Amino acid sequence: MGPLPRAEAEEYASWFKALADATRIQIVSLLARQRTPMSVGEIVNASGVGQSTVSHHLKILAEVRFVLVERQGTSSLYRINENCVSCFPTAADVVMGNPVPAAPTCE
Amino acid sequence: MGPLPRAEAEEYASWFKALADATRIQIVSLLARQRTPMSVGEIVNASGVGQSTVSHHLKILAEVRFVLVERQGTSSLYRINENCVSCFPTAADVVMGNPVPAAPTCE
DNA sequence: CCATTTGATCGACTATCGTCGATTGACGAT
DNA sequence: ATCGTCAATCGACGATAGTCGATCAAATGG
Repeated sequence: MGPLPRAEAEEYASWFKALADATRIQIVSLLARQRTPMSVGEIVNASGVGQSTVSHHLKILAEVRFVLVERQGTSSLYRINENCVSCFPTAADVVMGNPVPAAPTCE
Repeated sequence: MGPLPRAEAEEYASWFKALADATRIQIVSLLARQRTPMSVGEIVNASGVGQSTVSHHLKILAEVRFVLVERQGTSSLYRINENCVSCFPTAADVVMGNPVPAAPTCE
């Protein structure tokens, strides 16, 4: 009964790290409630931090695939990744030692 | 349909931040599988990093109450907080916009 | 072609993090 | 009292993070 394999632990850590900031949590839950895509400008208005900061956070969230991006004209539309909506809580269960139905493969 | 309140977002962020490191993930899942308390020395042997580093991580995990500590003679016994085992995945659901049965109050 | 708008990127600054080795402090055994 | 053992703390180091303002790049509209 050893620890989680290092590679798996690093994978999960990268997911939790993406949510280890209050601003990013707000962005994710905003996109999760509003299932429709949002532009950067809309997210800036709703989040209360500067535009470059929002872009920075969106990039981090997109790198772990929590959000997906699609360019539309001059603006970028971000939306929640539906796969991660169900996949991420499963990871939380794995770390906390809860029994999980299937392998926690995301995407 | 605004974002999560800032205070709530910061609370969740502090939980995710506690797991935003591969070594801490290994420690938590180790304690979660092995439901019995473990000494620092045992965790050091299982984790592959130095003793002071393990103590540092355990302190962080104890501050958010993911683990509980009890001194026994000259050693400290750490164990998983059973409340967080069920509570933390619920927080993951909240952020991801999943419907949750009850309020995610932990402890 | 030029002006605007939108968002990405850059550079800088401060703050925090993960790790280590060394020290300290508390306890138990001799 | 002294010596080990165990774990917490300290000090330091390099690395990374969050934020901002400014600049850049691409697409649109006149």
